[in-house]
Amino acid sequence: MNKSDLKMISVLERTGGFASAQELHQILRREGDGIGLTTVYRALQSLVDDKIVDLLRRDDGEAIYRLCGDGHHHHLVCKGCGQTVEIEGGAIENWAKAKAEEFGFREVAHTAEIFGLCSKC
Amino acid sequence: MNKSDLKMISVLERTGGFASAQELHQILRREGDGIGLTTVYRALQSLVDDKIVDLLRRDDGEAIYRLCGDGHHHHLVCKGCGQTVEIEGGAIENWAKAKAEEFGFREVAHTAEIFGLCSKC
DNA sequence: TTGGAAATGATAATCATTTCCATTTTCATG
DNA sequence: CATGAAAATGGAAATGATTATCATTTCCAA
Repeated sequence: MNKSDLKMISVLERTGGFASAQELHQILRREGDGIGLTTVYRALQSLVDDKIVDLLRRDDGEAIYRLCGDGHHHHLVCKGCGQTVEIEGGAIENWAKAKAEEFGFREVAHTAEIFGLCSKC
Repeated sequence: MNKSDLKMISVLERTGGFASAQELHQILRREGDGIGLTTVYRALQSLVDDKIVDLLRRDDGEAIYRLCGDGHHHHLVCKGCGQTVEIEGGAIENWAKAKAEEFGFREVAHTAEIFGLCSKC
């Protein structure tokens, strides 16, 4: 956990929703921070490794990052403004477990995201 | 639906699981087909638009394609051999709908995939 | 047969992400 | 304070998937 990591956490806190590495870099630059793109990628990677931020993918494959609460959970993401809500899996956890068992799969993980327009957009 | 589209459907049928555009291109080349990478991308895009193939993303963001049955469904994907099983959403459909409603989201879509090791791997 | 539209594929362009590497910062220790 | 090694940094180049361009070829209806 070094200075750059903390800087990234700070931007992610301020932006709230998901943002790509390039966007986060631009925001910091706009604020007068001379941080390099390389360092942004490095810091984000390190935070993902430490499970402090979540990594997922936009439709076009670009990686987007978000500061993340503890534990396993899913997201409700607004296509308009990017704002996200963390939600508990609940039913989906059981669904994934049951299906995996049904087909004899082991060591399973799952992803589930809901996309839509929030009430403001 | 042109000749290239049909060719892509044919490879996808033979490979069974998910494959990237680059992999599909290599397979065709190996079989003596002189098809260009550009055409492979174009055909896949067109098939995705027509909802004949499914597009999802590997961990690294690379797009992978799979021939797909009708209607809305999810996948159980083997991390070992890439083999996939289409599964009905069931519980997850309701879960997504309920959560979206709870937070006032409209026009929602969702993704859900289960990854694991199949009985053979 | 033929004229134009659609399809094709090589090449170049784009764009996110990684790699390389030289420089700077940090910091414990003498 | 000096200093030297390790970690951090950032610019530039490399990489790799995907897309855009464009000249050429194939198709097909009239």
